Amino acid sequence: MPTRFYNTLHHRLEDFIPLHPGPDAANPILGSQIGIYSCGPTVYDYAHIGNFRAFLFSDVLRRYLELRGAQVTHVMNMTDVGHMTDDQLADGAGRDKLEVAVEKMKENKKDGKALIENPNDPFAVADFFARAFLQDARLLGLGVVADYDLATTHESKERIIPRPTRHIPEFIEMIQTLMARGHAYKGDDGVVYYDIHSFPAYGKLSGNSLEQLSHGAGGRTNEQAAKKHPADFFLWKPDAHHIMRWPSPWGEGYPGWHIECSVMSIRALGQSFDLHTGGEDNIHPHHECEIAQSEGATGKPFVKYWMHTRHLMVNGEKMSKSRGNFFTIRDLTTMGFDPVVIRWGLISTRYREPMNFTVQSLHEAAAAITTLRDLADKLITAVAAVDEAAGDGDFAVPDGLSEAVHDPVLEPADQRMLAEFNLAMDDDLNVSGALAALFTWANPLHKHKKLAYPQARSALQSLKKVDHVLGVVFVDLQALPQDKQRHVEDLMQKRDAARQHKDFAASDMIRRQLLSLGVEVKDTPAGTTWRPRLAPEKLSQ
RNA sequence: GGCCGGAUGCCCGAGUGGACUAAGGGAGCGGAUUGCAAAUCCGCGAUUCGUGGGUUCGAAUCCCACUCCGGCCUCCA
Repeated sequence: MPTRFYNTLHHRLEDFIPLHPGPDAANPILGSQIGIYSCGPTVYDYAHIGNFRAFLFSDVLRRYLELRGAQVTHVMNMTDVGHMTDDQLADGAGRDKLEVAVEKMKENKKDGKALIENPNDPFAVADFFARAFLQDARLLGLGVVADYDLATTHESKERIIPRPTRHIPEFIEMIQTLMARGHAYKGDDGVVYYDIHSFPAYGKLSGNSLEQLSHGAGGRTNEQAAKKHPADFFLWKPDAHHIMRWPSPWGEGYPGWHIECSVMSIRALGQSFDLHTGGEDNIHPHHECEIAQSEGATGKPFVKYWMHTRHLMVNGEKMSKSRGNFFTIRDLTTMGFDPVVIRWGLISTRYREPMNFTVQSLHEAAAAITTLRDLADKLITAVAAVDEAAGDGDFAVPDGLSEAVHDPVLEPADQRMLAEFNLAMDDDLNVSGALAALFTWANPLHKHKKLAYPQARSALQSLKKVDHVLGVVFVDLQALPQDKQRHVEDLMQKRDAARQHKDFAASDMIRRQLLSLGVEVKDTPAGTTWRPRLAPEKLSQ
């Protein structure tokens, strides 16, 4: 059964065969080199869970290909050039989003909530939200950010998470190439436009024809004398007053919305690469324009497989700022959800299904993860005892993301689970199906009070493999703050004392108190332990 | 208007012609265990897959119509 992905370019499921496959034709992913470019965040504000659904999808894709033995180069841009907010005009006559962000920052400063020193500086504002994004992404375990953190030089970091403001001269270079090759022209208004008539495949990705686009039944393409076709999009706009501007052969101004991804992806991955991901809203126009630019400039096929995530809904409604029904990562962690819970909540539905996000779904995620983590603890304990006796302690430490996945001989049940997990993932990343395989496998393991060593070791290894993709079991949870931790330990002592005196009323009261602090208490014959909960106490309805 | 998805138990969500008496998770209920909990274990729950027709020996799965929900059609992940 080959690995199949839905390729937006051809509107169908296709066998995934890397451009640089491994030596085994029957399993071309093993030993292959794969390049993935993911459209990342814009840094004018905190990213919300809808954004992160898309980023996490690309992370699951990347991790799954790694599990299957590919060497993946994953690149994700962080857009720090402001784009327009006004959707009536395609040519940048609206307000710049960074300008809006700057205004907000200034408001905050007036209110005494200064987040940065100089809110007038759009670069500083972008930096601020870029840092916030990286923090959130680390919490959620994005592999691309782990790569970024591991990279030691500015240049290598810039390949992994490039920022457009650092590559403007390269944009200009590509625009010049496009002009030289007859794909771009300078209009009477001085703006440089892409000539979509010069690129017959324009519209292929979204299933639009030029005919439909020119009619603009949605009413949003703008007729403009300077453009040859209403759907021609701008590559460079001279504007001496724009909030962010750079010198160019066409005057001081700023680049178009799409050029950054063409330039930066080619820069990091070459003129042709395997996979390009993004949210469904990117299909048109962003990715359409990227293809036109990239292939127009290089004359080579740009991306082999395009994959797009469906949008996230919240409580059955489209997420939007006006409704106020969106969450940021920090909103949810403040509520008391551990990041692994958020990760699970956002990856456990297949990327191509529309997904409805609810707080309830996070509680469910917490329960599911707890089951797996308990199993992992049990396996580690069973394995550690023997390994320690044998002087072999290599199982205490979880595998790092980039560490190769070993292949010892696994028990048949474990092999079966991995095969079923892979089968589901091979079917266009069917995570729900893969999780079903995992839980079906995990169930009988709970029954054994004590597992025999070889079984435990094999099971542990298998769980680590799937967790390379899931990233929720062998990762550290958020630690309690020091003062809270002391408070908890204090309460635990009091409770122990109460229990020794058989004062169960007091003991139960303290347990409730601990619960509201986000701590779960467990009484066992061996003693009483506590641990932080993955989710806050459920509010009674 | 054009294009594209979706509707499965209380909730989330697999399954896309016969092994479906419909996976898995969550919540619930009864029992074991526990001072009480938690965890774990045992047991219970869709004769049915939005509605109506059709094709077929056989349909959640294919076809047609309808209803509802959502997305894109130059802000957006």
